[in-house]
Amino acid sequence: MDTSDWQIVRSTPLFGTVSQEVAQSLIGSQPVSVHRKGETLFQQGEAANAFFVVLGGWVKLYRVTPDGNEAVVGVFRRGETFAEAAMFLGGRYPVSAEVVTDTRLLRVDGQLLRCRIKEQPELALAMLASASYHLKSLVEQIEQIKLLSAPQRLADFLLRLSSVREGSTTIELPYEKALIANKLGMKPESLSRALAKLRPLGVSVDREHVSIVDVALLARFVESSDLGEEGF
Amino acid sequence: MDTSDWQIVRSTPLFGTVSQEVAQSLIGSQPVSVHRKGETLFQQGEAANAFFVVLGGWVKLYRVTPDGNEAVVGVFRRGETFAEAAMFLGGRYPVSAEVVTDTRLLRVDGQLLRCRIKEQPELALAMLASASYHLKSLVEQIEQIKLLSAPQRLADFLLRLSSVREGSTTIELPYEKALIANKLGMKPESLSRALAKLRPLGVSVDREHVSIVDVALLARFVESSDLGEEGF
DNA sequence: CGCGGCGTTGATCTCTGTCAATACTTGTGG
DNA sequence: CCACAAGTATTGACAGAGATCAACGCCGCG
Repeated sequence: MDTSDWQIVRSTPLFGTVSQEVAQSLIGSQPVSVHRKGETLFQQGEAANAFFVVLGGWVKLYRVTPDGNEAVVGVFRRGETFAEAAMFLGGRYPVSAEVVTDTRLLRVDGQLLRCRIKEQPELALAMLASASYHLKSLVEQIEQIKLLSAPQRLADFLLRLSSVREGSTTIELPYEKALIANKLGMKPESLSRALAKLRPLGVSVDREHVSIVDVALLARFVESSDLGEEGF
Repeated sequence: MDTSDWQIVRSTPLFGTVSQEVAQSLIGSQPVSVHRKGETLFQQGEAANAFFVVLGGWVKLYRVTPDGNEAVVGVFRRGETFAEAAMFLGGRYPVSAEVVTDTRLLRVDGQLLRCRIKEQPELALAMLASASYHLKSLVEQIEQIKLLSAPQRLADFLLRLSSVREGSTTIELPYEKALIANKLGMKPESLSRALAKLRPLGVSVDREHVSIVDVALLARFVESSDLGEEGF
């Protein structure tokens, strides 16, 4: 793990607020693990004895139903942690995790974490902050699925990917469209059509490159329930 | 707060595992608060300086969009705690809370909680367990909305309300159908029609009384994706 | 008795899923 | 270098689920 990796670790809500020593003691000795696209990290129901920090690449968390359908409940990127909370739930992962691009991860041992928490109250607070952050993300996701149409959810997704708040910008879709569709709670075909519906609003797509003419306009489209009564 | 209230408190994942003294020190002196149906406890964006234990009645957590639409993200009952995690998120509630039936609550001070956590690592672990539990609930809710049809979600809701695992049973709908509909991510009209579709599967409704002929049959209906090819 | 909130029912419409056909991209081996 | 296969994305036709709009019935309450 080099210094840029260390910076990433320190940028997470979890390791950003704890002392250098505590962070070191948890992850200092761990090697960085490299995974190829498609690898499964763990499966729903398995014993949860570690959580992860993403140093680079993308990881999806998903649930599968008895009949084989799959619901993506989160996609994580560099600077994010996942599955921290699983270790306090009877020690079983409630979701499965799969690497969706080549990825570099840091594995943090669960047993070690539990020990450190008992010694270091500040770490407990950091864990709680991190869990709360995830809680909030899930609440927002539920709100989205329940209240927004497919094009609106897509627009919101694009806006979150962009750092710009107004004017025009260009972004790259970070992973396959089928996965984006699943994360947004729709089928790939619907994603295509949703993209088409955003075209009149200044969104153009070429492969994984997306350009947005007016970010604020798109944001307004997400907010309001009038689904595009413009002159199209 | 009488002894039966205390039993309820000790039945929560949060206060069930910590020592008597720690639990006492957090809630011992607090009076029970009584709320009438319709009262708002707090609103999305407000400073979060307390969380709650439900002693009796029902409380809904929801988000409202700029244009006034509302998405229920959780409904809590006796023996459940809510908003514990909010106090570790920059001190703002990410949702609004409203009492949906006459309700008895215990208010737990956030500042006090933070202090106790630093002193009592076991409390931190209990908080984490509680947060993880909520996390898992939300993940399951997302899975449901994404993968199940309206009648299936309703059937699942009924099954969770019932304590029975097989055979027949009768249950009471705990709150208004409009709220049930919102929690399940549908409109009241759709809830009516979903109930109608469950009729051939042995579900009959009269006012708020629901009787289920064969719980296992209903469970099978939720699991499988064949949406009722029976002889109806 | 009449009013208002809640729930149901019906007709219609819109969105999204499904199924199928067609590019397009990528990688492989001849 | 090209042909081909496999995976991925788009497009079209169609069907079904659920939303919407409107009307009506039911019950509790003043």
